Amino acid sequence: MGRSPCCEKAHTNKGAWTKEEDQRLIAYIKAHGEGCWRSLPKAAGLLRCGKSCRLRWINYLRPDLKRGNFTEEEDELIIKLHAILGNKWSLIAGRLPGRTDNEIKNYWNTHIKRKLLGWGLDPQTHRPIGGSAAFPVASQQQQQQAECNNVLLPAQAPTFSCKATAADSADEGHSSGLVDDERYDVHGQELNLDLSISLPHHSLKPAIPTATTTAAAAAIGEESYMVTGAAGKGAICLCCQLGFQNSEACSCQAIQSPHVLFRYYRPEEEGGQGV
DNA sequence: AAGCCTATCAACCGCACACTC
DNA sequence: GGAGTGTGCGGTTGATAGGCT
Repeated sequence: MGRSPCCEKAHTNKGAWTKEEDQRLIAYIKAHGEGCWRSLPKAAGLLRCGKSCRLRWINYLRPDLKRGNFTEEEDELIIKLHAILGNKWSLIAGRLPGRTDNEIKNYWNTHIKRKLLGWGLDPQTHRPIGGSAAFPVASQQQQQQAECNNVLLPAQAPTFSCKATAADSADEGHSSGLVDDERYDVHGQELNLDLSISLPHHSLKPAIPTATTTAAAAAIGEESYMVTGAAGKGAICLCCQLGFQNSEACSCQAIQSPHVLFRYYRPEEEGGQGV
């Protein structure tokens, strides 16, 4: 006959939390730890639904939360992770210490979405809207900084790509539905729509894992990222760079593409090679 | 000053998944 | 294997603050 409701709605408060409720929740979790959300409200003397308590704690009361504005680095990381993971806010949040999925989701919807639209990119697929891109021009200083950090800026002929089959995509809703080798010409330069993030073609420095690349790789767990240098020479599996040379995900020899600096590799059981 | 509009973000809701019995 | 339960996730809503006319 269906499941019982998570709480007795008639006797629970809704809406904004009061200071007193916050204090009760904090005190209870400090004393007993997280978990058992269903029984927590009663035990803590709160007239709230367990889910509501959990949400309040995770999104607002947790001591390790980082409040305040998102930094440029966080912006970039969110965009990159979203290109890989889609609307998997909790996974994205897992790579941004001190940030919550709800916070990132809100930030995406209010800021980044608009930013991408301004760049002429579809926020869902990260593809150019209408087949032509209108990337903003990054300042020389921004570009230099980005090159130092191996971060892609829009003006840098993005090999900014989103190839994804339904099976490949982190979630089907995010699938761009592109076919293999579908590419876009942006400002006279080839835009590879593979689901990967890379440095521009002209940047021939050996790639060094940055916080962003590392996080992006870690974001997909066991699957490995490839980081290659100039024209495909010196391909380095990110696993190796991270010190996981012997892990199953390590696949250093597998990639030689001159167009890809680091890209998403699928585990062997899913069909093996890069996408 | 008042009314309207927009942006922001905390919170809610419904669903899905994992686990237990 | 199926039902029940707990928990987590993502989409959406609603309250509120701030800006504009």
